[in-house]
Amino acid sequence: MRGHPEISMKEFDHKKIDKKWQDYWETNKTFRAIDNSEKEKFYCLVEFPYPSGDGLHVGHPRSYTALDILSRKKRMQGYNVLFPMGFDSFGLPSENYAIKTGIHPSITTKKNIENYTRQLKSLGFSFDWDRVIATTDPEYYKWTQWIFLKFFEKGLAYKTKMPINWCNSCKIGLANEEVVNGKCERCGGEVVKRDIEQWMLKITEYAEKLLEDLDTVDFLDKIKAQQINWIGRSEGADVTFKIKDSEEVLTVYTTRPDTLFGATYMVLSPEHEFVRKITTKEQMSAVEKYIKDSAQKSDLERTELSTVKTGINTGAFAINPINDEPIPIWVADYVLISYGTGAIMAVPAHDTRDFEFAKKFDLPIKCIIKPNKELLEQESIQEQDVLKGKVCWPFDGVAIHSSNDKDLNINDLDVDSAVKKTTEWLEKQNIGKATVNYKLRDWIFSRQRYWGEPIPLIHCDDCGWVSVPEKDLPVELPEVEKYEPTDTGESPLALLEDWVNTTCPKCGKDGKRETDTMPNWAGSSWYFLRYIDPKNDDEFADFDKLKYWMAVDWYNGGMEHTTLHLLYSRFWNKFLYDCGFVPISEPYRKRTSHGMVLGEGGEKMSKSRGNVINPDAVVEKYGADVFRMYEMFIGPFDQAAAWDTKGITGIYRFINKVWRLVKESEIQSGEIPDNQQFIVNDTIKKVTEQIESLDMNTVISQLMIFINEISKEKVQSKATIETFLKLLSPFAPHIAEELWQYIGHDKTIAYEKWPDFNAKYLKQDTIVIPIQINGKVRDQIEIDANTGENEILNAAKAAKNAAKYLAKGTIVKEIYVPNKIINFVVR
RNA sequence: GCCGGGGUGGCGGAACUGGUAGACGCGCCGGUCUCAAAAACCGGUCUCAGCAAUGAGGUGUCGGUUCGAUUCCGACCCUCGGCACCA
Repeated sequence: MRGHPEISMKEFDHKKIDKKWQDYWETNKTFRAIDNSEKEKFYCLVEFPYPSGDGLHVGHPRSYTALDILSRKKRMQGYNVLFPMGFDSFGLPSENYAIKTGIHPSITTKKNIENYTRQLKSLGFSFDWDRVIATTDPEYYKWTQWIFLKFFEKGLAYKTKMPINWCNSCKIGLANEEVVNGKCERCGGEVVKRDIEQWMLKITEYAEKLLEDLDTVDFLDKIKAQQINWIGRSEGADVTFKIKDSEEVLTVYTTRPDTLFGATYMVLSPEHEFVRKITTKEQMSAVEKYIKDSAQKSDLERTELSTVKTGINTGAFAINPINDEPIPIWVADYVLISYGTGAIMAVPAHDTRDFEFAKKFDLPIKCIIKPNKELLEQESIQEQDVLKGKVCWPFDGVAIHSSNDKDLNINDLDVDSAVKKTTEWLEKQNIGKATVNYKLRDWIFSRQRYWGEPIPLIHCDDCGWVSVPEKDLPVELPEVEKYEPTDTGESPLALLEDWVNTTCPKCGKDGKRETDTMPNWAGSSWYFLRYIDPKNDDEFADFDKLKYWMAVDWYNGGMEHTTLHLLYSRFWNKFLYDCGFVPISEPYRKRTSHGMVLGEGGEKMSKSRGNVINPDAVVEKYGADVFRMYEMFIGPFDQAAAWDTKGITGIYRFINKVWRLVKESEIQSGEIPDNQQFIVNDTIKKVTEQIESLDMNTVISQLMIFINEISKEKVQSKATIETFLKLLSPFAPHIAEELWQYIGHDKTIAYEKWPDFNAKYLKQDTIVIPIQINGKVRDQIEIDANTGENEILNAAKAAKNAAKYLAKGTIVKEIYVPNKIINFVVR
C-alpha cells in the first residue's frame, strides 16, 4: 500500500474525493484480477462499447454500474473477480467519418477510446484496466483472423452468391442496420437485393445445439424466448411428388403431412431451380416475366405488398403421392427459397396463405378437417362454411375424407395422431421422411468495407482458397487513399494492386488476397475469451487460464443483442469447444438485460430531439456517486426508464445526508446498540439479496430508510457506521472510501468482509397484527411476538373497533396467519 | 398476425409464496431558522365525506375462485419491444 491520500476534512467535495480515490485505485491496481488464484473466481461481464465520437451515452453506465455493484460486492464476499472492459472499435461511423474527412479511422478510434476511457474512469468502475482490449488492435484481430481460419479449415466458412442490400443511388452495399424502412439511411434512396459472392459461416450446423443448450443456462426467460424464436425449429416431413409426364421429382417440406389429402395445388418459389425445367411452352414467357418482376421488387415493396398474393401457373402438374391425383404447379413469391425446400404443397382449406392464394386464382379448396366445436364458437365461424371451403380453418379438429386405397386411414384422428400416422406411412412407402427445419440462416460474414478485419485468405487459380499461414498473421489493414467502396461494390482494398497480388502460400504461384473484411460482429464474438489472457502472443488465450475463468458467471447487455451478438458468440464458443480450444461449451452461465435509458418525457435520446444527457455534465455537477446511484434508482433495471433531472435531487440529498451523519455525529466505539439491531440486520439481508436480483432501486430505498432511521440518534456506534459504509460502498464507492478512511481505517474498503445478517435480530419483540372482519381491516393489535394463537385471537376480539363489528353477528370462521393477519368471518 | 414485457397517487416507482395497497424518492402544501432567499430540518400529502374518531371507493376493463386478489383463473382493451408470407 503506497501513497495513501490525505484525509479531506472539509465539506463533501465530490470533485476532490472522486479524483482522490480514482487515483488511489489506479495507483494501487486495487481491482486487478488474479489468474489461477486459490480464491473462488467470479467472472462478471458487460458488453463492451463501440467508442463513438459522441462519447458515452447515459445508457452505458446503467449496465456498467449494476455489474460494478455486483463485482464490488463479490470481492467483499471473498471472490476473485474478473470485471474487464474493452472497445468494439471496428464500425461504420469511423469509416463514414473517414470518407467525409479523409482522417484515418485508426486516428478517430484512438481519440474516441481515450475519451471513453476518461469517462469510464470518472465514474469509478472497478474494471481491471490491465486487461483492456480493442478489436481494432492488430494484436487482437490477429486472433479473430486465426479463429476465422479454423472455421475455414473445418469447412464451416464457405463462399457463395448471396443477395445483399444495395443502394441504387449511392451504388454501395449496405449493412442491414443502414436500411431503414426499406430505404437507404443516408440518401433515402431505393434499396434492392443484389447478388454478390459472400463468405458465410455455417451457424445452421449449430442450430440444434444452440437451442438445446439453452436448457443448461440461466438466461432471462424473455432472452431464451427470443433465441428460441430466432432459431425457429419446426418438425415436419419432406414429401416427394412426381411430376406428370416427367422423370423429375419435387420435394416439399410440410409440418402437416396429414393434410396431404387436402393438397389441391403446389407452389414453387420463383428462385426454385425447377421452375424453368417444368414450365410448359405456353406459360414460359409469362413465368419468365414473373420471375424477373419479383427479383426486382425492393424491400419496401415486399413488405408493403406482403398481404397481396401474386403468382403464375407453370402449366405443369404434380402427382399427389397420397391419392395419385394430379394437381397444378404454380410459382409465387409468397414461397421463400431460403426456407424448407423452396417448394410447398398448398392446402387452402387449412392454411390462411394458401387460402388467400386459392381464392384469388380460383383454385379448388378441399376441407379435410372437421373443426373442433369449442374453437368454432370462439372464432364464431359456421361449421358448414368450413366444410364447404368457404372459410379457412387453420385450427384444431379431426380428419375427414382422409383415407386411400393404399392402406392409410387417418379419419377421426386428431391432428397430432394423424401427423404421426401419416409420417410413418410416408416413410414406409419411401415417399417422405420426418424432417426438422430451422428459420436460422447462415451468417453472411463478408463486408465490402474498409474498417474491418481483413479476411486472411488468398485465392490461387490452381489451389482455390488458401489460408494465410499462421506465422503471417495478422493480415494488417493496409493504408488506402479512399475509403469508399468501389463502383463494382468491392471493398476499397480491391484497388490496392500491390497488396492484392501476392503468392499462393501452398504452391508459390500468383495469388490474390481476399479483399472483403469481416462484419462488426466478428471481434465481439470471442472477446470474453481474450480478457482472460489479453497479452498472449502465442495463443488467443492460455488453456489453463481459460479453465480457471470460464464460463462467464454473469453477462449483462442489451436486448437488441439477443439474436445477433449473443447467438453469434455462443456459436463461436461452441465451435472452439468442439475444436478443443476452450474448456466449456456454453460461454455464459447467466444473462440478464437492462432497459433503455430514455430522454426526459420518455422519448428516445437523440441529437435531433436535443434531449441527450451528457454524463460528464452530471458528474461535474453532482459527482460520480450521485450519478451511479441515480442510474440505479431510476426504475426497475430490466425496464426502460426516462431520465428525470429533478429526480437526481433525492440521491444528492441522500449522499449529503450520509456525509453529514458520519462527519457530524459523535462516533463511539463498541457494538451495534440493541435498538439498531433490527434495522441493521434487516438492511444487510435486503441489500445482500436484492443486489443478486438486480433490484437496485429497492436496495437504495432500503439504504435511505436505514439512514433516516439511525439519524434519529446524535451519537453513533462505530460498528453501525462501518456496516453501513460497507453496504453503501458498491453503490457509492468514492464517498464510502473517504468516510471509511475518516473513521480510522488505512486500507481500502473494497476488500473488507461483506456483512452477514443474524436472523435472530430480524424477529421483532412486539408485532402489530391487523384485524379484518369479513376481509376488511377494522382494527389492529400490538402484541408480544411469542404470544400463543388463542391469546392473540382473544386479544383481537377484545380490540375496541373489532368488537363493534363482531357484535353485529356471530363468528363463523377465525383465520390467523401467524405474524401476518387475523380475519373473522361474521354472519 | 405470432412471441415477449408493461398498465398501481400529480410523477418515478414499492408490495415476500394470495394476507394492512401506495415503501423510498420527486413534486406540492404548512412550519422552524433568516431582514429575506437558498440550503437544511420538522409535519402533511390516493380520492370523497367528516374538526376528529371513522366510513365509502380505489391497482387498465368485465367476470370468476377465495375468509381475503395488484398477486390466481377466463375474456377483453391500451401500450412498448422483437419477429414477420418460415409452409
